Amino acid sequence: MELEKREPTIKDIAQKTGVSIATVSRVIHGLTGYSDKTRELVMKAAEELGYRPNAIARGLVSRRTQTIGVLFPQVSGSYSAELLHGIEEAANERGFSIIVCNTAREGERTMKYLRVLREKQVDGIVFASQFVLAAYEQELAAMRVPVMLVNTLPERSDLSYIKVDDREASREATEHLVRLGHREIAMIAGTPDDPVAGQPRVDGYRDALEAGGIAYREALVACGGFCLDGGRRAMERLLADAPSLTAVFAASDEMAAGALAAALERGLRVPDDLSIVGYDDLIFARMVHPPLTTIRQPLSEMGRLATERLIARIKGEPYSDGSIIVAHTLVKRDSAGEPPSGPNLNIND
Amino acid sequence: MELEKREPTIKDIAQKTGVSIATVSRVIHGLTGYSDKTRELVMKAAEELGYRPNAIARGLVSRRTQTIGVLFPQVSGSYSAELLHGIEEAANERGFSIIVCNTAREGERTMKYLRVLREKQVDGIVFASQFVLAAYEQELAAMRVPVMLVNTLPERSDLSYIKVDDREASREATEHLVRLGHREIAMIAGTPDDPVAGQPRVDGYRDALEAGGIAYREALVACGGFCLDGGRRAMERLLADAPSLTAVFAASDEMAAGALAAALERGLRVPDDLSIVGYDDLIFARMVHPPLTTIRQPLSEMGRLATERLIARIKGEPYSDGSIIVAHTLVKRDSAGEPPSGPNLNIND
DNA sequence: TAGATTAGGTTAAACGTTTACTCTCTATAA
DNA sequence: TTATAGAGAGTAAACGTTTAACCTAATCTA
Repeated sequence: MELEKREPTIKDIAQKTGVSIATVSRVIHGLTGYSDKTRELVMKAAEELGYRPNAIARGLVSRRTQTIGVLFPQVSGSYSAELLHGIEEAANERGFSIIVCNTAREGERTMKYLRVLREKQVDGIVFASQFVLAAYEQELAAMRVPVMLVNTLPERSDLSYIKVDDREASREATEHLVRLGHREIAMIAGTPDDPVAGQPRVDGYRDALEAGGIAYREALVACGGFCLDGGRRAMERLLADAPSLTAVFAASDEMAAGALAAALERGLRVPDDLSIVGYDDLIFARMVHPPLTTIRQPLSEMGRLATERLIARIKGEPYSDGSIIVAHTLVKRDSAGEPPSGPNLNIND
Repeated sequence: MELEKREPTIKDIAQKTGVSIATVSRVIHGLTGYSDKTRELVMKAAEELGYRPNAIARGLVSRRTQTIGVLFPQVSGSYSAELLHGIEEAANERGFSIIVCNTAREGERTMKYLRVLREKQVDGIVFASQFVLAAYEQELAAMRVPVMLVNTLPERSDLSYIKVDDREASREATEHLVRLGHREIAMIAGTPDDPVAGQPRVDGYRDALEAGGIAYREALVACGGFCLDGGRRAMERLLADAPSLTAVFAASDEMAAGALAAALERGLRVPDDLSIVGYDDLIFARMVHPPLTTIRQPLSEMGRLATERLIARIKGEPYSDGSIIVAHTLVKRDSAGEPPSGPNLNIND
């Protein structure tokens, strides 16, 4: 009935059973150095007192917290949610907890979080979808813990990463459109200054165009900032500037959904009048109508893989470092088809 | 060039400057009890050594970790992502970190996480969208930290919660359909055994029906398990069993999106042939076509509010406990309209 | 000028563990 | 019999902080 002030500690167990705290610690950890009788005694006392080890105290001496820090540029949204799902699962299976940080794409906030994670003595870091500036690298280096990058690259150092080949994936997406017979293919890029999800995807788009003998035209690439409304606005602008276009490749599903909405509102039929292909294959790619043809990156698996690798490195397991390029796939649904006039057959040279 | 083995501690600073560690600690915390000269000296040494306080050690003595645990039944998906967004932001602003746990709706896993959070000495808990069983309550009580429930209720105890009024919200959603003139209104429920997001929503649906003089028919409520494919299948079944229905209320946007896809595939026009209203107002409610009429719960704000309250309670601020019912709103978009034959005018008492 | 106060410190005890040493038995081997 | 090895413990130091208690000299007050 009397409510206790403190959580019970091994000291309390020691006192109650008359053994030393060292012995209590050993039985709790299943080490050697005690009789069956003492074990029984200690276990019983621990149970009765409702003892739970204090991970903070343990962490202080072991210098391990069984915790990893995860940084995202944005936490709402399916993209991060899917990544997080994989990360959380892999961590949990291995007895690690995750501290999640939303950097909101802000440098100052990112630095602040890195400092907090360092102070909290995390055992490792997963850094996702945000270019790793030299300043971050420096802070990361100071932490002396393993780091795993997901869908991003470091500015200078040689941090390990796991990502898809953005340029190649974009090339395939665009190539799909070219093969269907499209000649006027626009692109809705994210943020072109982004050195990892920006320029490379534009490059891939360009590669496919050129391979198909289609001239790359600056006017056909609009910028959507990786968000729904950005995609919508970009589509509207594109439609206004180049009414003859028959297809568009959006560098994210969210922008593709925006583009789709804009097209539908204009009374265009998709894919009959306009084909759209997206990028990411988030859950809602199957929810919109028509379902999006898109580039699938296995986000949840990537989060899982990154975390597995990270933890292997934390544990010092051999062969656990190095980067990985994971396979993407083009998933064909209903948002991309042949151009309105049927496949364009006059392939000039 | 030589790589240091250890992170510098206040001891190193003390040694380097010739003062005691107590003084170093005070300088770092901006307390009183030292001259300007020593302050300069200490600060300079700290800077040079690249000193960062060790939050684990600090936590051990202060018994505060500046960390809160967050439990979700599912981490992928927009619902959790939006909630998490608000939680993270509020926590961050107040100097707290969050450990996120995916309970996967499994009791054993939930218990395991509660134990881990207890061992890690979190200062508080946000428990979201999962009914709080007595076993959880017991574990939570043993932790002796503030707990905030989001969109859920406790089985027995008097934990504080923040949620919308599910029954009333469902009633309004259904009422909207009734007002539009629909008489044959089906419902896609989530998991009816769920005492918080299940039965109450069915009750609200029933309330609206009865208020409109429409008989509640068991056959018109199907179960979609709160997921996309569940919504799709439920819609298919409903369409097969009751082809004359003109509207459906789905207890989540995800199920509504599934229902929409199923309807569209059958060649039904939405809202001309079939009206759909959802629940949640997740981001993709605006992405699908037509955009969903739905019940909006301000998830991000709810997460924020819950966390603000929680932290106020952690700090022992007065008047910070108690539960909150937050306002929902019916947002009218394009997925619900008048029934095919025009508004049904023969309103029989 | 005695006494009190204050500025500017130091010492040492916590916080709850883990773990390297040490110690004392008892059983065994030579 | 005597080393000697192990089993079954206990002691104490460490982990990096915070903080209460104490100390000393200088300054102020009456």
